[in-house]
Amino acid sequence: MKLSTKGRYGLRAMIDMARYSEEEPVSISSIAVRQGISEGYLEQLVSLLKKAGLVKSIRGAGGGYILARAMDDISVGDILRALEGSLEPVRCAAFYSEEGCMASDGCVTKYVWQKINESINRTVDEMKLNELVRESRQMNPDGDCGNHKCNG
Amino acid sequence: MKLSTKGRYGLRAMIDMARYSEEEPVSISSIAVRQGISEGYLEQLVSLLKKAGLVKSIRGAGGGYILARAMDDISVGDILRALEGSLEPVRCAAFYSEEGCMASDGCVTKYVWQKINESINRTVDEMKLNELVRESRQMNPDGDCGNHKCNG
DNA sequence: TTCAATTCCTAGTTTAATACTAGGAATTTC
DNA sequence: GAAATTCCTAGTATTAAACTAGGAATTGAA
Repeated sequence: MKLSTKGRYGLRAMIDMARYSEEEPVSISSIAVRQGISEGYLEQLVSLLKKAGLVKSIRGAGGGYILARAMDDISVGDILRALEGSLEPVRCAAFYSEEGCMASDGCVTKYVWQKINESINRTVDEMKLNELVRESRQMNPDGDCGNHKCNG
Repeated sequence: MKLSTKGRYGLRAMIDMARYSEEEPVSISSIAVRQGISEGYLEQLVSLLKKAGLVKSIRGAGGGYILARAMDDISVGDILRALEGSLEPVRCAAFYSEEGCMASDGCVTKYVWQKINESINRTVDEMKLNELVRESRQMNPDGDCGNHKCNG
């Protein structure tokens, strides 16, 4: 039940971007330095955020990324799902009919996965990016994680 | 954020055991057949359940496993945590001080992981094994999953 | 008392997913 | 036109998951 580095790094990148993109676009390399994340890898993560419509890119010198929507209109759930694909603990939670579980009425556990899925989504959807940015500014005026071995 | 087969198979095994161990101990091989799970692998999973004190074993011919406690005293959370170790999405959620995240006051995201963790645990702890067994008996009098490619 | 059925334990192997790295094309500013 | 950027894809390395294998210990029954 672990979140991959996609979700972990990606959320940090998003907070970073939210903090620094108000005046000018934020480049991948600057996020990578502040957050201690590999530049090439981060690029791929940010591209997922872009595909999901959470950030916009500006190409060329002086370019970078900015948020596509207001911070209070982007939830942690939006971000994590963009990065991780889906947060459901087991695939059949959502009754995908093309999967093996057509005989799903025989599968009691699907109710368990469904409830877990719902509770995770409820939790992450009610946390908005602006709250995290506010916390981040309070706790850490420098903007970086302070410790690059950090899992957050 | 996927649950591994440990959690998936293990929960099914536990439901199976609860259904069939009232009169006599249930052997690994019989669970393996009913649930379509590899016997050797299942053995390892059940050993985790035993270590966690959820089941008791009876060795020798005619032996097998029985529940260590009443069904309504065993939660899905007990079972999943026994199998998966912990359900927290990121390790630093619980503030492990030996981890890298000593500078955790710099890590905003830890609050996110903490909230997710709490919501998962709340959800799985309020589901008890007896409820699943009841469902299972209703839905599927045969006891097997009906479809062994099922993810549940 | 021996055999078969079981749990118990550990180490090895295979497979798949994750987490990158590499490199070049396209775009834009100065 | 050079530098700074995003964009895109393919390859690789590392790690974790999911088993497989095999033998020792225990017990019940023939």
